[in-house]
Amino acid sequence: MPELPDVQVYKETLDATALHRRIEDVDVDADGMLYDVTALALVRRLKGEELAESRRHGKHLFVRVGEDNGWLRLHFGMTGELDAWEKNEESAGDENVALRLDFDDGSHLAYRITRKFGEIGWVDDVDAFIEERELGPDPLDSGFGLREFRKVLEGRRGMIKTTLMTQEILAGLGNVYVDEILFQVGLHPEAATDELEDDTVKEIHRAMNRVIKAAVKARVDADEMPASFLLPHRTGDQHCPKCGQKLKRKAVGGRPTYFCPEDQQRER
DNA sequence: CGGGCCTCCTGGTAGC
DNA sequence: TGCTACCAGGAGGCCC
Repeated sequence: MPELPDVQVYKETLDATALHRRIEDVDVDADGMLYDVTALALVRRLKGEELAESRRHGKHLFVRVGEDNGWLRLHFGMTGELDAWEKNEESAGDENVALRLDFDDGSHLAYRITRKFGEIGWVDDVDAFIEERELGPDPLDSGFGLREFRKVLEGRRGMIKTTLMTQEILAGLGNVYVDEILFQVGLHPEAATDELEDDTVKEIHRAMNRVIKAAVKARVDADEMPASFLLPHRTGDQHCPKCGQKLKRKAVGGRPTYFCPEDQQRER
């Protein structure tokens, strides 16, 4: 699930509920998901500290711990989620909790994940990490406009779906939201990136911003998204919200891809 | 560089 | 009802 919009919602949740509270206790159960830090070191670095601020880049969420102790890094894989609850609230469950912070005001923050493809890491320098990972720019970065979008697509010879999903090219989009963007533009997911017309690139860029914003606004709840979106129809009726035709499902770049055979014939 | 395939892990579900 | 096979919103590695 967790693509850019999901992680953005997690960030907003964290910012609204977990900053500037003293961490009283830490529970780590993250075998195989720890990067550049051991469970023991993680507890030591978090306990007694406060979360000072957060940053998101693509699908990664970074949380600065204390004054200059470094950043906790969370990547949610396919099934990770971040959940916060106050003292008088119920937790959504304690299954699959890989990391839980208990604050001294009785509130909690938990990272849950079932298929353990996520990452819990520690970085001293967020920008250095982004560079090491060779992550592309984030679509929501200030300064990332149409000009920059054209630039990252330059010289890419693959299929547009694959291009947009490659984190080294553009950081944040995944399988579902790329399908949504291409649907809104009426473009075939296998269209060749290097053959797209300038206007098409412009449309993709616009749709990308529109889709991300709408998804975040809907708190990534498909039921809260515009009825014209493809997303709510991936599961369930699987019919095109525009023309009513049965959606086509096909592996593109190895990922299950939903698109409308009627409305997404455009190749350029 | 790009495409296709495999693998990591685990739970849900379609289909028998 | 019970079991199995397959699949899934990520990503890295390998081979061609």
